[in-house]
Amino acid sequence: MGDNRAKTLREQAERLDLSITTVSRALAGHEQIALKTRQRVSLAAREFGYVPNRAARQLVSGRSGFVGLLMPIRGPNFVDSYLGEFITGLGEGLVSHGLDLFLATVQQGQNELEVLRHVVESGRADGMVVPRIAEQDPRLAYLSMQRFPAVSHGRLREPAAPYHWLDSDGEAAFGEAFDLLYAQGHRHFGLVTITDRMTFRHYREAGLKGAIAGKGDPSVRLSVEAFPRFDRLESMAAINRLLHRNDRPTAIIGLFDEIAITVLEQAAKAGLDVPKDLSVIGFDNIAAGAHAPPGLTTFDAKIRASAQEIAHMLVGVIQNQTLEPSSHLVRPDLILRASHGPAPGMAK
Amino acid sequence: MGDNRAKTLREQAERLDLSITTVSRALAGHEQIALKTRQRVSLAAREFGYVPNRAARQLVSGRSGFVGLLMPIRGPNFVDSYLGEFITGLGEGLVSHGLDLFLATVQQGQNELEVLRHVVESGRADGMVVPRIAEQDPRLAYLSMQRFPAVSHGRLREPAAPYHWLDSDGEAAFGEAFDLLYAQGHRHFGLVTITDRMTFRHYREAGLKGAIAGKGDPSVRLSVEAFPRFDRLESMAAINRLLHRNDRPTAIIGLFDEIAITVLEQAAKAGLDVPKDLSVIGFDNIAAGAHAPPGLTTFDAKIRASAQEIAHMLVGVIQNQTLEPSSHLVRPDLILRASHGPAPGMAK
DNA sequence: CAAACAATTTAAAGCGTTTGCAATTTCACA
DNA sequence: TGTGAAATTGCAAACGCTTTAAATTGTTTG
Repeated sequence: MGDNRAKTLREQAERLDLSITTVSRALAGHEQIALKTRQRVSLAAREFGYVPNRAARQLVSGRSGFVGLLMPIRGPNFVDSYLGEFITGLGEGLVSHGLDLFLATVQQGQNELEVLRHVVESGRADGMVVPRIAEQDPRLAYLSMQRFPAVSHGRLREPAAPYHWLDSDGEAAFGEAFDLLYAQGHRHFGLVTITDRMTFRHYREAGLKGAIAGKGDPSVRLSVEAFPRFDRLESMAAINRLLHRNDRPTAIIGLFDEIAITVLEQAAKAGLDVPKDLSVIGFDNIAAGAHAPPGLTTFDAKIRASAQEIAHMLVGVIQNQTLEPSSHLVRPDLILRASHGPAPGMAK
Repeated sequence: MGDNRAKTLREQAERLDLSITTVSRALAGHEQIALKTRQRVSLAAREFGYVPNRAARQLVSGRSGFVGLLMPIRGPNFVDSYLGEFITGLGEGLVSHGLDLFLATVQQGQNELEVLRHVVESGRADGMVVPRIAEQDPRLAYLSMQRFPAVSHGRLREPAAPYHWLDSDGEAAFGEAFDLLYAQGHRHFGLVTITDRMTFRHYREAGLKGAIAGKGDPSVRLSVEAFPRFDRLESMAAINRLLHRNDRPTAIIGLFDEIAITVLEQAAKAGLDVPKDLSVIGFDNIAAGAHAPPGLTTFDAKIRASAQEIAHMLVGVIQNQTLEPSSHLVRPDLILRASHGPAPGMAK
């Protein structure tokens, strides 16, 4: 391939002995350009390796061709286990629409909202994906005020304004976890959760508590321990408080898999046999859960597929602003492994 | 905040009773604008929430403010475990330079090189990060031919042209693994590797074979099994061929952790005790390795830190084209867990 | 055969910045 | 007060594309 590649529309137009306008329209597939011309132009584009300049196109059209993901903040040694899957799914979902994904990274100590504002106002993105929703989340408020296309992964409890979201149904999953364990004779449940006010925490807890209340069995008890997210030491402390009670729960549910796996480890350390002495259930289905003995029973949040769906939703919002606010509740799949079983003292 | 926000430079200039030029220069911090003016302008920018339009800036400057990551292709149900860490590190490294990361996703069945070409020629990125280098990698050849700023994660064996790269020193790590195991009495080694012609495979294998040759002990033997990457069934078959030989190796090294963890699982299934009957060592230090019993001894490839370094390298290349081709070999850290021990029949 | 119409193509005006060069203002000094 | 040089600011031309409105060509019809 020589260096006769066309860099600009003008060059390409001259080569074809057409006007810039015609070439532009032909490439965009406008009906008003004769079919023969359209074919000739796109053939030449391929031949000379002409690719339109994104910046110029964006400047006039106002569209960037990018969708932004506001990267969740994490600790210095902590990577959200779901990030890789989520990004992969988003990319897959967007690529077919000709959109690219870019990551708006929040610098240490910087305000997440500020980053969002910059992205929106600089026109860097046509839409945003906002993960990890907190109870009072100023990001969604800002986006809906700006009427900026956005879809959140996770939802608000009491949205001030309608918005687009997709969330996994933690409420249903935790209800299902209770039913499963209750049927196996468990009556004293432990829940290890976080103190952070994230809405996913609320829904999962509500699912568990709701199922308990719904059962109407007064012999059912729930012991809750919480710790600040990302604080590994505190998480182990919380777990051990639960494990070393005199009236230890026979089943412990972790708010997410990282917690549940730590429960497995601490239980093993305390000489407890899972699932004979203790049942453990998590949520997320991260890879490590399959390897942590005896194999963690958990819920698959279907992150990759959810991200693909989010991408499609967002494309819809971007392309047709009048769309009704839409929402998706994704029912997680129960992944049965070996960390749950009949309550101690129950016949199998 | 009212809606008096300035969208364009012109508005901002009118408000300040200055020319567009002056405001532009003041915001860019040009010395030629009086300090007092500069301060006044940037104060007003903050006050009125003025953020320059990226597209316009890019059009004239030729810079996009984006760095692209060519997303590694993966199977439909497989996500590179390193993706999350890598992206996090890149984002962290770039954000301080005011650059954003965007992901060039390769569509199913699409050519990776074609995507790269589009990105480069549409001006969407100022530089590229190229992970997962294969033996004959047309991507790097293309990039260096175009003199497009790029840094690869991984290196070529025989580069046709100089280029920038960062790689983990798999050669040293696998040599170290051999030394560790040899010192514990192991003489028959198994290596489970892939058939794909990736360069990281070459270096790791060379490290092991080189260490064996260097030792000059004729009693040392190496049995190698290989399978096509991403083929889980074949990987288990390869591992089991090794485990069920009459002369089973006393130590098996996995090309990366996914393999080594599968070795642990298959060994357990075969009734072998790790590390008493068999030592296993991996490479990567993925999260699951810590949980897979008895805890995988492996090497930490320091992905996140490496990605940060790659970001810095790339910024250097972008900002100063005359830089010498640079390279970084990152020495992985040996992570000692419980999957290795003295060879069977050796006194401890 | 001219007029009317449809089909096709084009000229030109931006989009919001940056920047080379020119114009204006300021200021020290004679 | 006048002068030139330094300091400061502004004009106007890109950057490469899309799009409105207008011009050109070709085709049909009275």
